Amino acid sequence: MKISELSRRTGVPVASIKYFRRQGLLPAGRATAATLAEYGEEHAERLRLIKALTTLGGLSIAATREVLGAVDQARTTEGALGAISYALPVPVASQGGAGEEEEAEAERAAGAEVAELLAALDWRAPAASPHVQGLTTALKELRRLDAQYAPGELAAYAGLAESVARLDLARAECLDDPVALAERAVIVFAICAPVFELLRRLAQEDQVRRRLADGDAGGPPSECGPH
Amino acid sequence: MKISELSRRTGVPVASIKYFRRQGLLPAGRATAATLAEYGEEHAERLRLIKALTTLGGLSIAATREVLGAVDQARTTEGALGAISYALPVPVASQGGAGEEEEAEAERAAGAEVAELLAALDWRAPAASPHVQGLTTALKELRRLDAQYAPGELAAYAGLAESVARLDLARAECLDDPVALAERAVIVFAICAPVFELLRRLAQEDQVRRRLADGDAGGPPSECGPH
DNA sequence: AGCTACTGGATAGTGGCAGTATCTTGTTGT
DNA sequence: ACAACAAGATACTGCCACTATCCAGTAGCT
Repeated sequence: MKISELSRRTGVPVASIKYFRRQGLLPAGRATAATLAEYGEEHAERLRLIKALTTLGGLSIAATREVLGAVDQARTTEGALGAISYALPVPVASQGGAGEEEEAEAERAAGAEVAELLAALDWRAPAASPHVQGLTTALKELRRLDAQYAPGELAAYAGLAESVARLDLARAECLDDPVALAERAVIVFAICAPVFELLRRLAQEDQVRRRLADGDAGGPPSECGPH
Repeated sequence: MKISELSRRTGVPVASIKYFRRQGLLPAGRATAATLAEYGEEHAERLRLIKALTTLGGLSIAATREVLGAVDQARTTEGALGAISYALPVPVASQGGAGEEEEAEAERAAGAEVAELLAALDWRAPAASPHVQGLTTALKELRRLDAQYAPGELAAYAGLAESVARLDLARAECLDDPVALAERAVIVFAICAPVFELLRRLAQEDQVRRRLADGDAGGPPSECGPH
């Protein structure tokens, strides 16, 4: 199929298709002449994946390239899952605070907290893992905002995260073909994160609503269990 | 304190402070003369919050303005929580697909799936809620990618999301002062989402690692339980 | 062969965003 | 009086994700 038809079938403008090609997100069509190339179903598929990653997953073009690169290099299941996980952007940017001294101190404290958590849960992750780094940064900032997790709270969240991850893995692994598996894994890892976030928001919304209804009788606006 | 000192203490450049003021994120200092204003501790505090929302929470300036507006208008606990929840950007953008006919069909199917989920969980949320809308969009796209959730899977995620939300609410509500509460709620809602995402990634990483270790003996690269 | 519509590829331009720099006018402190 | 700084307004910068234009080179019809 020609580029115009690919465009028509996917709803992506021709100029954007060319752009994705230039950016290395989409392989070139099979050239049949100097100014003519043939595109196949796999191109349409890839285009759908690109759109899903950028719009649903909120990934940048660069991040999408990373992720798709990991998909394309996926030879074994495990390798693919790991590569994809590392290719996804970490959702925290460090910010460079003011003080020098206390900054280092906060960094140490946060790092210790992360290490302790990993040890308690028996999660194995290299200290250089971007996720460990990001978590350390986030905890450091929360500490600076005076909104640390209470003891055990972080572990409670982590336990739930583990359950979620178990569901993710089950969802990602039930395929035989390594290529299909890699693509599925991308979707599960990259696109299902916002879905869970939405579920969490809905759950929050519901609970807030319930609390409002309960408190309607004129009780105190916020009661808080013993802590 | 003068703007230069505010800058020094928070690590935010003077030009950026002015920019935030123009954008309505930061109240003006108390003017003591035509070209002189006095800033207080609350400005430093607000600046820290802004930086946390934009760098850790990944919010845009516009979204940050929304959220801070909700904080400032927070009179009651419940109102604040709801307003903040709605002020946060929804992590899915709709994308406008190709076909007209089947598009509407997919939309209907996804909408029904969401409604069914909400009914099953007895979650109360208006159909117009941005979270409901976003979830519908996401499910529609997943369907198009042939990566729908298996029956019951979505509910399993939702159950975990509910537990997470319960932790969130507990974390947000343990304060008396409504202003402090609103600020805490912002942090819990906006900044802890990436933290959970990181925990999820770490959990995924650990489980992938374990699976790799198990399969090392030379077994088949991917086995999948009976399903 | 001639003509038009279309193709792939290269290059340049657009609009939005998040700052950053500059300029003007006014104030402070010595 | 005067250098140093302050405030606000305006303009500029760099990045990103496209989008438009231009240039040969076919394809297919007549």
